Amino acid sequence: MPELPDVEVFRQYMASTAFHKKISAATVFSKEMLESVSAPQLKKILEGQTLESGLRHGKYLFTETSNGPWLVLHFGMTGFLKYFKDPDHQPSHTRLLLDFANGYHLAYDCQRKLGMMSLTDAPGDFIRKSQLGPDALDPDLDVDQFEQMVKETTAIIKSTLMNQNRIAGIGNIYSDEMLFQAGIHPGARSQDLSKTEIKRLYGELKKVLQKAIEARADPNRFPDSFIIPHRRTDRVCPKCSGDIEKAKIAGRTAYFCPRCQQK
DNA sequence: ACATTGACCTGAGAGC
DNA sequence: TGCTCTCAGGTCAATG
Repeated sequence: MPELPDVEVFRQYMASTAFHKKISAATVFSKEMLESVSAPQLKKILEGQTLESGLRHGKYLFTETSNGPWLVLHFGMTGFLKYFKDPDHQPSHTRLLLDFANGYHLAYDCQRKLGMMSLTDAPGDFIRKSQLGPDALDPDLDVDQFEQMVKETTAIIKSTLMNQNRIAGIGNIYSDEMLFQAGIHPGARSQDLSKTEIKRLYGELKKVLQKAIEARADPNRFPDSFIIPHRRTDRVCPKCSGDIEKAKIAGRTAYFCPRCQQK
């Protein structure tokens, strides 16, 4: 699930539930998901402290502790956060659990363990080391920069959008959506796109991500014009009512409308 | 430089 | 009901 909009919703969720509350205990359930930090180290950093602020870059969530270091979370394909009181409500694949002095808990759940947990002194360092491109919603990422990025690669456009080293935050689902909105075939060569198409794609990229966040990244709340909710259900294009096609593109399952998105 | 494939994990849903 | 098979919204490494 977790692409940029989802992680942004997690950030907001964490801010409104778990910030400024004293952590009485921190438990790591899946040590193998830790990166460059041990369970005792992480525990030591977190316990007795509070979570003070959050920052998202691409699909990564950074949370500042009152101790100084930042907790880093990546959600893989199946990660999410849950704040709860009753221990019975703890999600079944909790990998990190924070107990707060107020009796509530925050769980980081990641069923398939494709995410990761880490610690960093500065998110900027982490972002640099991971070689992440600019966040897709960064206002500093302007249309000219985007155009240049698209033009300098021969890769397939869907692959370019999903490449975290170029732009951070876009995955399989949302790349499909912005390409659909822009009327561009997911298998088109980046280099072959016209200036007009690139500009349109840039506009839709921003719009799609923003609208998804407004809809709390919940497909049930997405505008009717979005293709995402049609991936599983009717497979009918919301624009032309034609059949939606499914194909392996850039190694992933892409859904698109062959009529609205011609090569 | 890029595409493709498989691996990492685990479970949901489809099909029988 | 229960079994097996396929697939899943992410990323990395190996290979061509």
